[in-house]
Amino acid sequence: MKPSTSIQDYLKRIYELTENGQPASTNDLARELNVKPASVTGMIQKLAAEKPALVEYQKHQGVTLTAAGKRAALEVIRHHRLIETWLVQTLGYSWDEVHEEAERLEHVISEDFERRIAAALGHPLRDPHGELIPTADLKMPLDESTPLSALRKNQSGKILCIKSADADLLRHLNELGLTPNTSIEVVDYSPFDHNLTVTAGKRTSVLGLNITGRIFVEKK
Amino acid sequence: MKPSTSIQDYLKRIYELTENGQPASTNDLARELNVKPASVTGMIQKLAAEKPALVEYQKHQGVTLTAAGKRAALEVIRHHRLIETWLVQTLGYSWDEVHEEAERLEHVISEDFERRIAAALGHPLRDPHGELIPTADLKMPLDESTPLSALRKNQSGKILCIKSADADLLRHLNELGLTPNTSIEVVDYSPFDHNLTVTAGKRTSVLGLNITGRIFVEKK
DNA sequence: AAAATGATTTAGGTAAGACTAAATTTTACA
DNA sequence: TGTAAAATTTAGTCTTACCTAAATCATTTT
Repeated sequence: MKPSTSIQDYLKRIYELTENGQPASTNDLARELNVKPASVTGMIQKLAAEKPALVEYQKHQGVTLTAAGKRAALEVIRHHRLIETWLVQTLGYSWDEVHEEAERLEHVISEDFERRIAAALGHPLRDPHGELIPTADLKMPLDESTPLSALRKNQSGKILCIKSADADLLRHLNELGLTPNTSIEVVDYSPFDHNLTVTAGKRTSVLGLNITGRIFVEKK
Repeated sequence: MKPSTSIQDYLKRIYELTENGQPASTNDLARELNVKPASVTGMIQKLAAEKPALVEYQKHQGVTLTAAGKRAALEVIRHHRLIETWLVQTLGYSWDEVHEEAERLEHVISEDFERRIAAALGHPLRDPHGELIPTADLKMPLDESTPLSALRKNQSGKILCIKSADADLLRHLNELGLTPNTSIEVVDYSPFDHNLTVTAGKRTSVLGLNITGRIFVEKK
């Protein structure tokens, strides 16, 4: 049976937090889900007890997803990213505005609806932030992008993805012209603070690691 | 604060059941909401105790909506009907398929989303079933339609609205060519059983009261 | 008018999913 | 290595919205 909205949210966050290969901690999950750590422990124990289990869990060791949990998470993520893409393409939302709306819609659309928007959009590979969209058979495509922070003076690339859910930051980047699909060139690198000076379009900006670590590019 | 999904459902059903001017009974509400009568009593008492109260309620006398309750109900109904219209126009759903999807989406869309689809659709007056869409300031437009059951031999009209949530019935009518905006003529009337023989497009059908009472037309 | 029937309400219970406070485990560091 | 701090878990509550069973009210029939 279809997991509840709460469970879908837990699975999605666990997926995101474990993308680095490490189990997700109770604390980190609590912060991401805007919930107290004690509530996370309770829910995790429940998810581990489902059959089939949705998470792998050892007390005090953090959680990871089982195959079943991963499938459920990718389903939600696919919904989220398709919906964002669709809102931008058909309702004129800008890419920094769609997150909240998608966050609610992702839990209530049918599989039929998912198929229809995927088809209407031509089965897109990335959402408006540049995030990869899981395929219909729930595989996450390979990510061939590089963090902007890895580029040095005179290297250039095309922005593929902005990884952040911080609306203020996204709006700021939008104003700087740093949006997915924009070509970008590093004109200076400061080895002290790792700041990059980059030009995108006609604009030049100096960016710290907190930003260059969230922008992912295809190296030219 | 925004009412819960359950409360929105209760208010919507109370609105529908009181359109005839009569208070809604516990039993009828329970049937419409797929819930036991005891649960309805509990919820109604809660809604009457809210401040401001959302319903008017006297034990054993049924419920009606207060002004605040009516506003909340019309908000949900507006969402529902705009969403149905939008699914049909932009995703190729047919008018007999959209109800379930709208039933879930209506509770989670933002006011911004509502405004965007209303604008994208050109602020439509009726949804794909022909139901009137409450205006942005939450007034229900006047209904100038007549039930098909009131027409007699040689009278004709245009179908404005099909009032039913029964998917099988809707599909059946769709197959008979009895859809909103279709012109229709009564070629025979049986005074015994009130059956009407009507032609719509090239097709002729004999319809009982259970159907002619649910089809609303603009008399020519 | 009393009894039977049906509708409604009351009382008490359950499941989800959150919370607080207290107990425990792990980690860090002096 | 012992202790303090941080992270985590346990235990016990709360709210929402449903349920069943039993009691009460209203209506119809006799």
